[in-house]
Amino acid sequence: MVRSKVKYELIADERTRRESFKKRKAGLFKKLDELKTLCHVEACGIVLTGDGAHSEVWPSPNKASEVIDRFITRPPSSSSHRNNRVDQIGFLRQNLSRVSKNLDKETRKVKSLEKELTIAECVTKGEANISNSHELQEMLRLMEKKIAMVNKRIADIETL
Amino acid sequence: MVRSKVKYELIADERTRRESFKKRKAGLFKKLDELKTLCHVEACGIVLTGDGAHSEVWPSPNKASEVIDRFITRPPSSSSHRNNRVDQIGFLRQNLSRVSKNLDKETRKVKSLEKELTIAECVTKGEANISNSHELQEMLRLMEKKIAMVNKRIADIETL
DNA sequence: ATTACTATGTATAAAAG
DNA sequence: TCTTTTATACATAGTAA
Repeated sequence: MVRSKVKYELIADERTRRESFKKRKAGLFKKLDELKTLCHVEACGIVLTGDGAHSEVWPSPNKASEVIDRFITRPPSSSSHRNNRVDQIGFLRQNLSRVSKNLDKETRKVKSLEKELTIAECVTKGEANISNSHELQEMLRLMEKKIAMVNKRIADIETL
Repeated sequence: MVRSKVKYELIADERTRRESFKKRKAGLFKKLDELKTLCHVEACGIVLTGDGAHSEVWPSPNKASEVIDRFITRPPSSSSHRNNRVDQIGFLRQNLSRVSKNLDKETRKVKSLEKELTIAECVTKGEANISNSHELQEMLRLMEKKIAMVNKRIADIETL
């Protein structure tokens, strides 16, 4: 029991490393808890092991999710240094990108549908003299309106 | 400089609290760094202050985002205890919900467009005898096909 | 607010049960 | 693998510049 000074490098011995990991993870979470209580701040921590078996989230995945959401929603104020701000912008962009990825698929579908509608509209208009359907013309006007609204919303989302 | 034992409660004095916060936050991030290096694991930590001015993410918002993504993608194995698993399922659900929220808006728009199309289709069919437009009928068949594909994809997304 | 100091509390490496 | 035990390294409260 002669504690040695620990070098800042990977602990070579696997048993020692696992032992150390367990203790340090516990210590880390205790520190997080203290920080939260003593200083009245929100905090979360995530530790991932290679195999995932010992991955852990503090204080809980749900709470961590809340903290993450809060950071995304209300990032540090402009009093931060420029470098941090740049990184935070990158962070927001990345999270937004993740959220938007699936959304993009849908918007593409929406746009695809629009094209189909536009074509159909042209075709129908070309046939309008023949069909002379007042109701159909009304329907197309309505659809044009809807498409414009969807377009606006897509534009809004893209400028986030 | 006679360091006293710190109680596990909010530090009343604001100056002391801010002082402590700064030191502890630095200490926490150092611990995270050590854990990562000594034990070869991934880790991140998020600390949020009320005003947001001193909120900070370790090691960086981008890296934290990666760690979060990794946890979401590959959660702890089944060797975890039941309570943790339940919480993790909740975590995943919550993250998925966040991602899906905007997606849902778009799928609603897609469905709304479908309805419009269906109505338009019915109207057109009703007028088909009058318009007798072969091209338009062909277009509607194409659209029906596309709608079916979109429906399938929406169903796929919803069963995630 | 930031840096420096140092006494002391706390975390933890190593050993052992 | 988990727990307990120490000795020691490390973190940090209090103070001052």
